[in-house]
Amino acid sequence: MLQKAGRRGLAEEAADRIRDAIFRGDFPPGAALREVELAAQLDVSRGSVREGLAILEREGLVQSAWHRGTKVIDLTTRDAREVYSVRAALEGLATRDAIGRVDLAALTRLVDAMARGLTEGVASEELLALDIDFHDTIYQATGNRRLIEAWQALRSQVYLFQLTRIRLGHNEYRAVVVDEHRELVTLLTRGQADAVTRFAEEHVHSALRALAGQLSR
Amino acid sequence: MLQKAGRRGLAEEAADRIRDAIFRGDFPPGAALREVELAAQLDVSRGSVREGLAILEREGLVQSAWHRGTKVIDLTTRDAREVYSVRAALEGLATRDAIGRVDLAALTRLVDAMARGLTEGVASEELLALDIDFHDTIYQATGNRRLIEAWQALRSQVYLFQLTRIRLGHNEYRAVVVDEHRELVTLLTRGQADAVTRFAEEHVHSALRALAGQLSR
DNA sequence: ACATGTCCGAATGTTGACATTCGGATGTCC
DNA sequence: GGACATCCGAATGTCAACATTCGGACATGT
Repeated sequence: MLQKAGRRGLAEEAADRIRDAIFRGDFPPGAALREVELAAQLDVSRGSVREGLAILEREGLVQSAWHRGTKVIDLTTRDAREVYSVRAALEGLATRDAIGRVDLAALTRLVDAMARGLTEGVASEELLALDIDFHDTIYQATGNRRLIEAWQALRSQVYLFQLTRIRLGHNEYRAVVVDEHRELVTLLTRGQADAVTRFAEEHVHSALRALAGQLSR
Repeated sequence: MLQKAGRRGLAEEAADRIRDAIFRGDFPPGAALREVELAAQLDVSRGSVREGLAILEREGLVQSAWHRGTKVIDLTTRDAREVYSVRAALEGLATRDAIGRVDLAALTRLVDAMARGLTEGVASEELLALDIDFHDTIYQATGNRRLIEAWQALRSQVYLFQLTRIRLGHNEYRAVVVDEHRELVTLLTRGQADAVTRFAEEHVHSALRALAGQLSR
């Protein structure tokens, strides 16, 4: 079973580059993303950049206003609460629907990779990538396109929040990643819908609590 | 307290026109939306139409593929299940968060208007508009921008599904609209979080069940 | 009949030039 | 000094021409 290749246009390419630049810290939260500037750097026309920025806006990574340009989103605690409360609702639905469909072996592999990385002392950024992969796998398993799209509209924001959480130096993320995801796999294996749903929601809420104290405002 | 005026560009204008045309039935599900054709009819450039279609894609009303154009979405039962299961999760969250914040008087006015319309025999389309207004009010009351955006990504699709449900002639929609929304207001007034959440979810699921039997495939 | 190869028209993707809008700097009046 | 009007540069919004891609029609060979 092959994954569809799907050729991409310049707009998606541009979106990828700009997204990476934001994650890399080149454009900190609140920074302006000027179309001409980006077009020159990426060597594409402004139109393509414009469409790329529209894609990032769908992901909630940037916001734009009429004749006022596009900026990287801010990271207030209010934004965090918004993102994580919606995410909790989605995560509960996704995890429940994934029962019996998700590839448990793949999830186990990801958790094992986390555990290995943890003892070997890899950067938290890499653990975070595995973390996101883990949840992607669950969403994909549901086969619900709308659910996946709703998750994608939050995904980049979650990533950005967790990145700052990591970069602010709090290492307590490393303490819980493995255990919580391992527990999720166990519950998914047992297949008790209510317990899985509740734990998935709690998993998200606890991440918010850990984050909330560290943000401005 | 005034609503911000917010000048709009041609893209949003175009999106509005096209959306209306779809709801009006000018472009039935599956129909192709050709950029040149629309640009000529709306008397704007293709670029603006393109952006307008991108907005509609965010709302899930249309789908586009690379070099293959944009089409109105299909209405399979699978799509209905997807939309309504995500909606149920959002609706549960929104209704719970709206407790104590939502303008109960406004909701009551809307339900009364439905009841009046029902006895006076207005078209189901108008009841549907009030129905959507009702839920918009709840989402707005939460003040959660991400939640509102997630709802907007489903809103037009819900509208389209309900429209076809109405147009296929089943009048059982009229039988339950008023009662279910009246009950929602009652529960919101009491403010019991769990009961409200459960009922809001059930409200959505029952709409799906009523719809499911009437769609192709 | 079936599969494969090749054209060609139609539609979308991309681009650079032109028009419009914003918001701060400056100037003016009271 | 503060409120208001007026400019101006920088950035975005809009447009129409050019480039690329798709997928069906037709042809060809098996």
